[in-house]
Amino acid sequence: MTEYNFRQIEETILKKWEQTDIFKSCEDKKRDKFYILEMFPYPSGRIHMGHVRNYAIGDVVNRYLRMKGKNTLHPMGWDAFGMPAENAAIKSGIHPAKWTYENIDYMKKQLKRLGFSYDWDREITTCIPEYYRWNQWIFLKMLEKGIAYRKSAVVNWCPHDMTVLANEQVIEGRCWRCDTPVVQKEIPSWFLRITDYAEILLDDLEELKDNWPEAVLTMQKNWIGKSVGATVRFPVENSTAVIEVFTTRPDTLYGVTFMAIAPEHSLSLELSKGTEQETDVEDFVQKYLTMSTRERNIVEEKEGVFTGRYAINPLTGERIPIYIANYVLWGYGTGAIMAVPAHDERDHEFAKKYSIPIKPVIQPPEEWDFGEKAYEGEGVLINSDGFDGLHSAQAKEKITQLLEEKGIGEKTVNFRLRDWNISRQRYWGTPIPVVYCDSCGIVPVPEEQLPVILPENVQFTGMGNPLEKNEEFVKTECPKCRREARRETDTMDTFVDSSWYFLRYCDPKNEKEPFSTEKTDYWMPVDLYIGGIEHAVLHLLYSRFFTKFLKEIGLVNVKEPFVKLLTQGMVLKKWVKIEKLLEILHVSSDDSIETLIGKLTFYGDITDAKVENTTIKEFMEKNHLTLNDNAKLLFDKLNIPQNILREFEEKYGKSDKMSKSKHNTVDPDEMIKKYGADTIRLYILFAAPPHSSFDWTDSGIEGAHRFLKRVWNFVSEKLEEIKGVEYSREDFKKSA
RNA sequence: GCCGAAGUGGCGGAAUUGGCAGACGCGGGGGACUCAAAAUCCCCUGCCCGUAAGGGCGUGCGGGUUCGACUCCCGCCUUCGGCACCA
Repeated sequence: MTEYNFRQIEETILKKWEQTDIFKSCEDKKRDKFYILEMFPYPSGRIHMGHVRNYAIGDVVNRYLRMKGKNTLHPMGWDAFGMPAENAAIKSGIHPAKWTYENIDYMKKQLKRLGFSYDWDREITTCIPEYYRWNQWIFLKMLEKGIAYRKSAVVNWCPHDMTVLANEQVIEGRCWRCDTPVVQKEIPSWFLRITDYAEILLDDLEELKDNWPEAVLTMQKNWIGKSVGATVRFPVENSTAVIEVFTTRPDTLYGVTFMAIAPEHSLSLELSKGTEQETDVEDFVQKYLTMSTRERNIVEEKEGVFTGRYAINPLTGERIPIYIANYVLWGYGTGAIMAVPAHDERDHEFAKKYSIPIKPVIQPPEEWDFGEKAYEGEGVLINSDGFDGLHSAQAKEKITQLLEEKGIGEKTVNFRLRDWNISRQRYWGTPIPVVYCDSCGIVPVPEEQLPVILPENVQFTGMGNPLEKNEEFVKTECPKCRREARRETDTMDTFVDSSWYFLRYCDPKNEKEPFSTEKTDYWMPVDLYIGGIEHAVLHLLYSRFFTKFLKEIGLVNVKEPFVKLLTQGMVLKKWVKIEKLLEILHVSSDDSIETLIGKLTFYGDITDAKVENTTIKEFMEKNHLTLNDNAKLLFDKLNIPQNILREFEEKYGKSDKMSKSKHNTVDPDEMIKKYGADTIRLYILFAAPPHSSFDWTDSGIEGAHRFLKRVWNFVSEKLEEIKGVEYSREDFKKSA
């Protein structure tokens, strides 16, 4: 019997796999293909347990199908552009490229050591010109087809750092880096017209129904947010102005008792000019325009101001007061609403606050107090002239028809989905391949001049976009008139990179086109796509959009990229706050360290512990610890063995996603050293079904390790007996 | 508020189609080996009553369908996740 020496076993077999190129795959028309893909990682530094789980799941499926004779494609790559690399450059002066490539090297070694069955010959790195040139190529195709366009857009802007901030980088209305109050600024940006595809992106979800998780389908549906209704135009009294609104309830048009427009609406200041309300309106609008998006989200109370002006209900001729209200969104519909307090809870709340009449036009099925709340359901119409007695469904149609006949409105479908702003005022991304020329305007870089290479020699000051200050890059020649021109310095959102990488894997070394259609015809669609639920909307929606566009221009022949989607659960780990630990031990932070250590002697050998003559509180202050920190940190400082904490964690701990800030991570490298890759993979696959999350426990991984040892011992014991015994696949099937 | 997912032993979780509930692992108990310990191996381990044979109860709660329900239907409760003034 030999000992289970996982290190030797694993290293020997890894070498063998490497030498024999065992996981290499190529097209073979005679065999059934299966494309299995896991979402590629951002090279953040090291592999974490979430990655290990994601890839272990994909790996086991790939191996199983290969053994069954399928011709599988199982590639891996790097989502290598992005902000962390640039932030590292600003903070510690390391070039983003160096930082990124070093991380890739390290993480690739980790993945190989874990023994995942990838065809590394197909490796993709999105930050190399050989990849991103095709981002630029696709962008040019989109520009040609009118799918890419440039317009002014409102963004979060830090006036100190002179840069655009993502919503996540705005902390309580201030810049995350320099604490300067963030302002809304309008700057020209590049957009992709994903809204052109809203309807088809929604409709084709139907096709994915059986193979995608319900949760993801719903999130996409909500994100696209289709609603069917009508546009209605309300003329403003004594004016040529018209307020256009969108409503899903044209059946309540007779119940409109006021109108409300968003503070950003072009009419908001204009309407009140010359009325007594002028200054009130100015103050109100000013207040809301200077508020950050975040601050505005915090305001819960409905608030508004009367403009002093009236609109005319185009069906009834009634005079309707016009308000400016904080609950009307500028980004949805027309930024103006017809308000029906009797049948909309929000309008009801506002009407009550400002004593606006409430006029019921739908008969509720039961006794109803309209002073108390709105009836939002459908029903039979009342107080609606010729439409009385009709049910909402019919009334919607009839009233919309009347609006169309009179030319004061029409049936409208509205989507929540916005066009995709891909402009980033950042260095570490794909340069947008256009040139600005004083005489020719916006000029696309000709295809044969691609790629527009991201220059290496730039300064990272954290102020503005480093590309803008690189004269060599900016100054160029207009492709049309040959006169001096300036290059676009915006780079692309990194979601562009990941919107088509699964196609590039089919043909990763192609130098003439993004990929050959012949190859994607063989491999696409991806049969099984595995990744985290956090990509439920953006990445998966963008990939679907890109696939549809590329199909339209004849590059691929599938309309959906991913047949089956598996969203794997998270790897959690229980942890105990210092506060909780003290509570369990019945120790107060005013007690001495000695008392704490005394209590802990019941839980194991702590003879090496560091005893200090202070209170727990003082000790914690000295070591910059708070009651909310992980008790693990306190144990480290006191030199108490970690395994003593285990009992507290497993019994009293709170499960949370592994994260550095909570110090509840488990490092895959350490686990490999201690137990080997097979143990980790077995444990992860065994602990829970792939879609549900699970708590990582030390005892669990030890159990998995013992199991492997037992298997090894059993086989090595019987090895002598089975030596020389011949068997065939058929025998094996029979005995099974 | 709306949408989605899930509730099974002391714990993580099995039971893919309505057919032996609790696989496997952790923990616990007992034993073997050992001077002893660790490691390893074997047996037991849902709860209650009973010395035992045996019996009763059990998949969040309350109903229903069925020869048969963790699984299907109706109504509730709880937890977690997503979206959130979308007119």
